[in-house]
Amino acid sequence: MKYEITARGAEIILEDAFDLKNTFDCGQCFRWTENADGSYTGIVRGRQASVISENDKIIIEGADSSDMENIWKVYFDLDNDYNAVRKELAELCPEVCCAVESIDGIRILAQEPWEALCSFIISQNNNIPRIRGIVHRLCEGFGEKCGSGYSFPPPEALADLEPEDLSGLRAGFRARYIIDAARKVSGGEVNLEKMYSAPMDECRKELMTITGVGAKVAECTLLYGLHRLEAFPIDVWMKKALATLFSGVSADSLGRYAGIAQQYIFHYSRLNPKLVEVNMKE
DNA sequence: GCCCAGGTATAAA
DNA sequence: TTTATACATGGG
Repeated sequence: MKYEITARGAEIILEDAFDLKNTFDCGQCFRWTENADGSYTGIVRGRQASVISENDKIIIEGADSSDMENIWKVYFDLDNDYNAVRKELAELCPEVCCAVESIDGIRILAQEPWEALCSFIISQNNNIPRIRGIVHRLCEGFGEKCGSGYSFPPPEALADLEPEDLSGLRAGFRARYIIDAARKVSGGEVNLEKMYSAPMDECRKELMTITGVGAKVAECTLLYGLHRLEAFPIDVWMKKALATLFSGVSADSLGRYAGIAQQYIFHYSRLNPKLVEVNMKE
């Protein structure tokens, strides 16, 4: 991946595909919002940016080379060749070809571990628009002012609160889960940093000591927050997809990029609900 | 009003 | 160990 710094910001020249809409709206993140001109604005690691796609370039407005090296190169997984990944997946597991080939340019974002954990705790038994609303109110209420928005509040900012203090979020029964997670992470009982490299089963087990974190949230945290691309979250949509369009497909059959395949399967099944509903009558 | 949402805790079988 | 139900809230 190459990029150059211009008056507008960082202009990225990619060999592989990067579709902003599919990447930001595929259900992996909840804090990027689309602007009228088709650009997206978000806040990562306390830095706000707007991103727009023009011709064969992705432009991160206002970013300098230090931002690129410290934040965006990692966050957008720019040095991973997604065309090669998708080719590998299609060869390894032909059943997923339709999903991997018909959806363009989803990249798995390397979100902050705590933000991913917290976001997917909120996601349980919830719908995406409402998840976005709760996360937004969490940042507004407890994060730091950052550009035109707010940064994601660190666990330390929540650890001393009580669930009732989060009533303004309207997160319902998840409020106490958020507080428990904040306490365990800020207190070191759950060490997210080590999970970049620790054995997956050890990470799963440790994450699930948090009240409100089950197999699904643990897997999402590992995939989206720790960028463990072999993680394989299974939610209601994935269950439907695996039971119909992709029967026989599993994390094992997808190998080291199971998480990327999963995102394509997930988005594909949501974009084609009627395809999935066929045979779901039972 | 009704059904359901990127699930999990809890109790019961 | 597996299965059933409640859970807070609000989008569609």
